[in-house]
Order: sequence, then structure tokens, then C-alpha cells
Amino acid sequence: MKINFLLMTTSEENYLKVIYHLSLVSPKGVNTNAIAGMLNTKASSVTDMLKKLSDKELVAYQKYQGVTLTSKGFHLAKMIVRKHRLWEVFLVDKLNFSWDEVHDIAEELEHIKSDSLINKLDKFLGFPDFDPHGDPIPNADGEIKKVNKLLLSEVELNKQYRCIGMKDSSSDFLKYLNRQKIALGSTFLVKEKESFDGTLLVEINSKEITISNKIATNLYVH
Amino acid sequence: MKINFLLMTTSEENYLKVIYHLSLVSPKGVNTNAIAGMLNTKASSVTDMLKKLSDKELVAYQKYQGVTLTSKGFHLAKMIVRKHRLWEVFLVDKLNFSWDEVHDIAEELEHIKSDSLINKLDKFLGFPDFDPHGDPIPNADGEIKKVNKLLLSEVELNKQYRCIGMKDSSSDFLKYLNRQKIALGSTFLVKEKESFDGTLLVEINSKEITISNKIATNLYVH
DNA sequence: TTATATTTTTAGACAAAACTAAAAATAAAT
DNA sequence: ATTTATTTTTAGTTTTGTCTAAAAATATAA
Repeated sequence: MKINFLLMTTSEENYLKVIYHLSLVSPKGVNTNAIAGMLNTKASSVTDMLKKLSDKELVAYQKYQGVTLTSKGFHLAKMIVRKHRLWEVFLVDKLNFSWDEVHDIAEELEHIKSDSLINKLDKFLGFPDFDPHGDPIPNADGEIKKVNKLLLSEVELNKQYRCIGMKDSSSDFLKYLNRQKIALGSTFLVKEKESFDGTLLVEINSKEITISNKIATNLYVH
Repeated sequence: MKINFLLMTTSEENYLKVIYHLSLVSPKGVNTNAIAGMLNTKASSVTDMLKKLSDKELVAYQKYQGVTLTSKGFHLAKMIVRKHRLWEVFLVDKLNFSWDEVHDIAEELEHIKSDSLINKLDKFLGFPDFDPHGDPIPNADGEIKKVNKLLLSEVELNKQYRCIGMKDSSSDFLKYLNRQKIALGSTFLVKEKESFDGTLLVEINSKEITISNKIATNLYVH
């Protein structure tokens, strides 16, 4: 898939990336407000941008119906994620940044436009499959190595895990997650597990909550 | 000198950098048109930006009188040049780009905003003093290692040199250089030298011209 | 089902950085 | 010293991406 002729602004790339991440949680369609929330912008700005991305055939957008990525947009988004994660590996492995310092810098570096740059960087780093946070790095063709994903119900106690996906992505499950402020990327630490019904005492975002077995069997972590 | 509080746009940084480079040739003041030429923009756009940079006290600007950098602007410009040249070293030494491929990419990378990034990169590269083109890299304090500069009149035949400065920067000398399309960064290859008056046959920008001894004793190369 | 609340979109405005065209200042030339 | 040419600045637009406020569509609730 060649999309070289498409010249994207930094802003367009950021929208595409956010839509990509939200799509993984709500594949049926991403809400305007959700995008606005991730980008710290207003819903009206999002609407404007969705029209632009739709004109470029990077998203499928219908008024009031949310938005999904086209295959073109999906591939482009993965290329941005690829750049972000490769730069994170560079910052941590080569420049000795710690894993929690690199996000903002990678956020800027991901917009540097040069295919040969990113492919040479990939080679220099030894074609890593995962970034310092454990997230998979798409290769030059957009292929992503499957990560060992566990259900939250199966994890070991007192170990850090990160939410990497949801098995059930029905509307009310997602609403529940939203109320509990659980999102893709949230970190979990299971402190206790009731043996008779599987209820978990979990620390998430440094706040303790209890999570039912039903919920825990629908959250992927690693 | 701390200028962290100043947040610069990419465009402002590009202007500053160009003024810096032109200042080395015309320290008395840089012309609006010269800046426009370097940035492929229009004189009117330059005027607008000069006002903005003047408000930020990065340049000393008076209508119709050209512009010079303030010490603040001078330091900031050197920090941009530092980033550009360090990234060039990275691209050539670590990613195996050839020296003629790196300029455009470094042009983007130089605008990434993070002091710790650039200082860690500097360390990773072994604190290099010169970039792949032989240009000096300012250190974190803005200090620049003196480069062995030669006069064009003293160079060896059939070797590449780059123009790094002018001894005489009088208005008519600069005008002469302008007419001959000789600028900072132009590459010279001296093909012949008349022994009786020192006149040189020089290839510059893949065009042959003759240069008098008087001119050649006022051009620094290396 | 009708009323209320929420979400999303439209319309109009703004700031940054560019442009064009015209006016003003400076430089060059007769 | 005028005239002519060049350079620079002003004034007014344009584009991109944002915003606010109001209108329209959808979702929720009585």
C-alpha cells in the first residue's frame, strides 16, 4: 500500500492516531467527544477535522454516527504508531531515558517525515517487536506481533499489568469502564482475589476498586 | 543564559537560524530580501516576522535598516544550529546515511523541543565538535570550536572546500559575491592557479569561474 | 410519548503565517 | 539634484486549526 503522495499535517496525524487507539476499544465507531477528550480540544474542532480526513478518504464518517478508519487511514495510523514506538525504544535503549520520560518527546518525533529514516532507525535498533511499555511495534508493512495477552481474571497477584484490550466491547460494558475510568493503557495491580466468586481488589490509577469476575474475564492485560 | 520560558514556533526558529547564518557574512545587518531568499518566502512575510522576533527581543530591528541578533537571539540560534548538526552526526554515524542525504531530515529534527534529549544525544555521539560537513557544533553553552580556516588563495588544487566566511565584509565585496552566487556553504574546487598573479580557475556549483587573487584572499574555506 | 438531557454539528470569529498589490523609503544613475 | 530603480513596508486576503455560541440530532427519562 503506497500512500506517499498524501502529505499529512501534524494535526491530521494526531487525530488519525487517536482514532486508531479508540478504534481498538470501540471498533463500531469512535465518538466525536471521545476524540476531543483525548486531544484536549473541542467537539466542534473534531467535527471540522473529521470532514477533512473524510475528504482524504482516511476515515469513514457520517454525521452523528461516529467515525471509523478506512484501510488507508488504518495503515497510516499504524505507521505513526510505529514511529512513536521506535523512537521510544531509541530514547530508552540508546539515550538512557527512563520509560516514563519518553512519551512527550516521542510524540514530537513521530511526526518527522521520512520513510528511510524510520526504516534505518528500525534496523539500528535491531527490529524490536515491542516498545519500552510492552506495546507492539508495527513493522514496515503494518504487521503487528501478537502480544501474550491475559485476562485480568488470570493474572498473578501484586504484579503490574496494562490494559491492552477488551473482549466484550458492547456499549454498556464500555460505559462501565468509562465510569470506572478504565481505559486502554490503564495499569492494574491486583491486590486480593476472593476465591469463592473471583472478585478482585485492584489498584488502578493509584485508587483501589473492586472488580467483579465477569468484568475481569473481559479485560485483556499483559 | 536561560531562555526556557520562550516558546518558539518552528517558523520563528527557521527565521532565527537564517538570520544567524546570514549574520556571519553580513554582521552589520541582514537584509529583508536576503532572508526571504533563504526561506523561499516573500519580503513582506519577512517584515511581519521581524516585528514578532523584535517584540520577543531576539533581534534588533529598525525599519529599512536590516536586522541583527540580540545576545538572546544569538544564543537561541546557536542552539538550533547545535541540534541540526548533532542530528546530522547521528544520521550519518549511527544510521548510515550519506552526508548529502541528511540535511532535510535534520531540518525537521532540529525543531524537537527537549534540552535533555539533545544533551543525551550529544553524549551518545561522544560530544562531537564537527558535523559530517565539517561545520562546528556549538556545545551546550553555545561555544564553538574554531575550525582550521584557510583562505581560498592558499588551498590545494583539486580538493573540495566549503566557504565558511569572508574576511572582508564590505558592501561591494558582498555584492560581488552575490552576483557570482557565492554564499556561505558554497563548495569550491580549485582547478588551476596562475602562478604570476594568483588568479584561480574555480568550479563552484558545477560552473567554472575565474576568481582574482584579491577575492581569493578574502574568502575563508576549509 | 413527550419532555429533558446529551451529543454533535453549524455558523461565525480569531490567531499564525503565508500571500498579493500598492505605497513608502532608500539607493543608484543620469 | 532629479529621476529611476530597487528594497522594504503596509494594507488587506487566505489557509489551517482552533474557539464560542447557538442550532440540530440523538439518547435518556418521566
